[in-house]
Amino acid sequence: MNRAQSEPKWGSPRPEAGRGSVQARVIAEMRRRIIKGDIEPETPLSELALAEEFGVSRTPVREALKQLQTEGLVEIRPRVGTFVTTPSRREITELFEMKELLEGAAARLLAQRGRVPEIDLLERNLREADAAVERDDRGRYAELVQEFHDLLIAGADNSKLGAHYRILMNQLAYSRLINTSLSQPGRALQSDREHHRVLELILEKDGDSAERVMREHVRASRSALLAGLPVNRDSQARPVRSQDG
Amino acid sequence: MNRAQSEPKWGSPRPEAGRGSVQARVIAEMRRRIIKGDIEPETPLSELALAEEFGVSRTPVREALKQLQTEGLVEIRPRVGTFVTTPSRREITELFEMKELLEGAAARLLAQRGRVPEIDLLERNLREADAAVERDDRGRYAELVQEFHDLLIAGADNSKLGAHYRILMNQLAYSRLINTSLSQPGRALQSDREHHRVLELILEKDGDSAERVMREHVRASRSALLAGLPVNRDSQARPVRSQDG
DNA sequence: TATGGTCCTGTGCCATGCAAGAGCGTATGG
DNA sequence: CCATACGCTCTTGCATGGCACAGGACCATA
Repeated sequence: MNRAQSEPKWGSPRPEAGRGSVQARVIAEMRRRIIKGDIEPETPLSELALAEEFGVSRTPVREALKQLQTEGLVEIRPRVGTFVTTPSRREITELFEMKELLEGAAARLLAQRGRVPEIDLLERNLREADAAVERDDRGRYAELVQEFHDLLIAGADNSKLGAHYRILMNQLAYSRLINTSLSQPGRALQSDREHHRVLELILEKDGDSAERVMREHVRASRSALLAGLPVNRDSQARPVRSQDG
Repeated sequence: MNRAQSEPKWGSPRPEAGRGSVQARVIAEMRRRIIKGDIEPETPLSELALAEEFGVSRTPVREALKQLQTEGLVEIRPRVGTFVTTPSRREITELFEMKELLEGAAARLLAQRGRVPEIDLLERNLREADAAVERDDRGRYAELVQEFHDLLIAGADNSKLGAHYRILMNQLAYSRLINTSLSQPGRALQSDREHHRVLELILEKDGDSAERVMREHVRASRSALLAGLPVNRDSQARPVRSQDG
């Protein structure tokens, strides 16, 4: 395993992710896998194995895992190993509390901003979403829901809010959960209506109501999700690593 | 610079921070320095220099800086150097928006929880704060203000909220700013009164009002701060590094 | 059989060496 | 005098190797 340059090694098709530093690629790829759920939560994640797989040395892999730890996606148990974290029941509750908080605030902020480009995109999103619901295209609707929420956050025009929101959603692996939520009968239609109501209030510049309705929407979404979760798979409550200050 | 073990090297008094891994010590110490403001914002942090100062190799220093980057405290410019970040005017606004959001939510959540131990601590905190204001002890009052807000967050009983809040306050270097805010004439007394009002509403379990008043308090604090800031030291607007997803 | 100690293997942690990019001073040509 | 290009130095990025510790398997013993 020498110079990655002189030994390309992945002759296999690797269309994307060629740019940037080595560890940036590793971080992005690992994050993608974890969020997508490709990695079993209990069998992890050896620096050496990952290094060999990516054709790099252990150093960038190690730094990548360290960053993913601070993002809350993996847990590094010293001298033992690195494992993907699965949020406990309680953490899921906490994460949804935060989701409700941030998305509600985003709705309020967007309402205060007046007509910005994100508004147009949201309107277009809802038109497409209506069509998807109409033809019962659940997969497409899930994508549009994600886009709706992302547009809302982007429209808040607060980069800090956006950054924290992204970390939150990654920890929740929300892109997986949303399908569970939408599998509840009638949930898609109701969700679509709630989205419409929120956007209406935003257009009316009624920030207070927009926030309130948005928060109710998040709670409804959470209920639908929990109702659809398979069992009470209660993850172990890891000790919270104090981060000092 | 060999085995740290075989070459103790720090015969000099190093009373604290002996436990934990090397990089944990480096992270904690660097974070402390940055927040305390010991480091000039433009002087580069050289891995090598820090490694020598701490008596360790570059590797743990490097990983520590990487973590501090994800916390938003430093910026690593590839192949150039590492620098402590100073939030731009806009970022300060955004951070205060988030602070208002999180502390308001914490007040609401705490109000909903009923009588928990943090309530007692808050009451004791306010008694001490009254005394500090009475004798015009601004230094002690600043500490108590910080404790008040920390207790509020802790009382919300949401570890995710606490974690995000901590990152936020570190980015703001709030422990420095608070002194500026309190240097405004009459601000300490007013701040103390606002704290009392918030706790009253919490005791009445009036979550809505507690959140509202708390948010107003944060805004007032922000105004007092901005009024006391020296000049319009507008930091360079760094390009936001996209974190992908 | 149950139990205690010991060794072995795997892991992350740290030190170090090499190479490439960025920035800057300087020399050189106009 | 000015502009440009060269090269030097300093920086981080990555690779590699040694080390210490955790955890479990194994064996000896009661």
